[in-house]
Amino acid sequence: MDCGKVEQTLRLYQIKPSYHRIRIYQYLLERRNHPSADMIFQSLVREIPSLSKATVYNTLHLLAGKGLVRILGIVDNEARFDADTMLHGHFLCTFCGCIQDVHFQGALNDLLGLENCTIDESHLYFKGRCAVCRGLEQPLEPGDEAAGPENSS
Amino acid sequence: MDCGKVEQTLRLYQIKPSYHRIRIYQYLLERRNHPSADMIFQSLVREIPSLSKATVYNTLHLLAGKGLVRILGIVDNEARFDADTMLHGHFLCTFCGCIQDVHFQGALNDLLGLENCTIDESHLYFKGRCAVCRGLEQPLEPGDEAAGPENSS
DNA sequence: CTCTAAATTTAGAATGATTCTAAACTACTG
DNA sequence: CAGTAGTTTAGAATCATTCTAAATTTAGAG
Repeated sequence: MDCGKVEQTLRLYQIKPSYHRIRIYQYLLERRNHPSADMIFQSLVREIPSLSKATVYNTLHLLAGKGLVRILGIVDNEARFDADTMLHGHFLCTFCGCIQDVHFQGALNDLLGLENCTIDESHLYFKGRCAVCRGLEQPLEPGDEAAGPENSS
Repeated sequence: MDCGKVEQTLRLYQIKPSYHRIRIYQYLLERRNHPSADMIFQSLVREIPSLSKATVYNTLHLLAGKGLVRILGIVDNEARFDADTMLHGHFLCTFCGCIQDVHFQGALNDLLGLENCTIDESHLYFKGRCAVCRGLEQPLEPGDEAAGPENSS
């Protein structure tokens, strides 16, 4: 991903493109692995030793506030971040922890109970066992691995 | 809600109906306000002074594990609990913090990406501003109030 | 009714993601 | 070069949740 292009996008969204912001947003754009703040920090701090975790949080919230990043609440104890802001859902494998994009067709009609509400965000989450954990597929994208199993039942 | 009926349901789901478990599940059944663990604790500890917060967590996870309760990940920093296990979504008002049930018709077809996965749970969340906060409805159900605003922008 | 083992509950400590704070640093402006 | 606003930093603080080991309660056997 071209660094200049990332910079341009940030500017377009009224975000001053500091070095750290570029690197963090670039990480999200290149590795579409729905990382946690800590995963981003651990990966970038190797190249930017002075990087602070607070900067990662600050930047992620800034990006989210401007609509460049979506915050996923699919994992229990930590937020995950996604630079893909197009409408789509997510699947969490509760065995290996991987998160996959879910695209769908069709629509939900007549959302009963929301007649007079404004909707700013929608989230669609699925949880279960992924194809690899079921032994039906070979692991393909090494960037999408998770730290470890969360569920051993 | 009849206490004996609650007891029966617990037994049906292979949960030994101790006093605390009955009270906690009864709370969830009566007050359909999607409470946090702390809200349940604060409410019940007034009548059961010896109640421990660990018991609330233990019981909620037990109920969730048996399928009697759903854990909602709609709020950022805390889990919410719902005794209604029928398929439905939820709406969070980011201004007053209230959570409303969302029922819908229609279906999502062709969940691309999940072809070889098993799905154990699905969650549909919306966030926005509720009818009351928009001034279009009068507050109706006092049991569904939240602690305070989470968003003042 | 008493004893015993298992299950349940408890208080408080520990954990860990996130937020806060105040200071240090950087980049522009004049 | 000084001033100001914006950015970054380390480390402390917060807070929901989990863990731990002990205390208590329950159920069943004798």
